[in-house]
Amino acid sequence: MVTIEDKYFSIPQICRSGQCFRLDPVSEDTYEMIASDRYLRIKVENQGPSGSADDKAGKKDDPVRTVLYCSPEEYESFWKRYFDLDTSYEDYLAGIDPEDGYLRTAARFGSGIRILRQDVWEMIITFILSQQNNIPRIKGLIRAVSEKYGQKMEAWDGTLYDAFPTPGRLAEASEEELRALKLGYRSRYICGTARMITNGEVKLDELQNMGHPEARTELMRLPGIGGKVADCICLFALHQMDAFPVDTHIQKVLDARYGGKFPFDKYKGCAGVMQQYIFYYDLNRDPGVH
DNA sequence: GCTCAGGTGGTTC
DNA sequence: GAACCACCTGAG
Repeated sequence: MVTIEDKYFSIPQICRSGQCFRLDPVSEDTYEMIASDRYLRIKVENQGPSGSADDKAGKKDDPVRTVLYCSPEEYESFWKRYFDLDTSYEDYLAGIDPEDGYLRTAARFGSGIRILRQDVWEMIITFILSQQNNIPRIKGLIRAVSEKYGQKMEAWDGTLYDAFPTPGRLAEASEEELRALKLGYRSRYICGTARMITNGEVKLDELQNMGHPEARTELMRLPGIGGKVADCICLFALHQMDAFPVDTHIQKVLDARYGGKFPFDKYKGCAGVMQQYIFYYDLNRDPGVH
């Protein structure tokens, strides 16, 4: 077990930030997460009031405490980096334009969010499935695909779960099989993408060494991946903090608050975090308050 | 029935 | 290069 006390690390907020779809509450204060072929149970204590699932639960002055049910070795070698716990998010908040009241409020509201370092392949499939879809349904589709094509796994505590399918396994699936899982027209994209990756037309490990514009262009060679999905993969898997995915929610805010365009010049190297603060605030704050 | 949900790709002008 | 439209599905 590893205990983390950090004001700027909130699992409930990350859960609702829309960057990962295999992190779910299993009880009042416990979450479970599947990342590629790993499983992690998480307990949250003293979650601060702002933006948490239950505002009454946390006392404001208590430190936010998160318990990860893994060995210190696994934490050091994997989860620490995965949750980006080496980075100071306080610095990101401090870098926000003092004149920008909206962004400051949004950032305070979602200050426990971190940009995870998720698996590239998993994010490619996940965000192809995300198009014209809502979050509960995206989660259902990922669960169905993992159940059918992923390795059956057992966690240290006996919990059974399905690993995310490998490219090779998904490349063997037919479009008809995927349609049967209700993936719809995205089935063709998944087949094509899985094949281009297994036959080496697009090399996942080379993406890691590319800059943002280059990686974005390379990802867009895959069927079903346009600019928005490519930016999601760049941000949530490759940790390219200049990626700023613009979806319908973000566009709405940009139109209402920024004359249609985000001030990227002020946020070099952290625009992606700002995107997450805006997205989370727009979706989770009390609606009707402007 | 109709619209909408975290879009992409193809066609058209 | 902007403006259409088809595309699966399920919920409200």
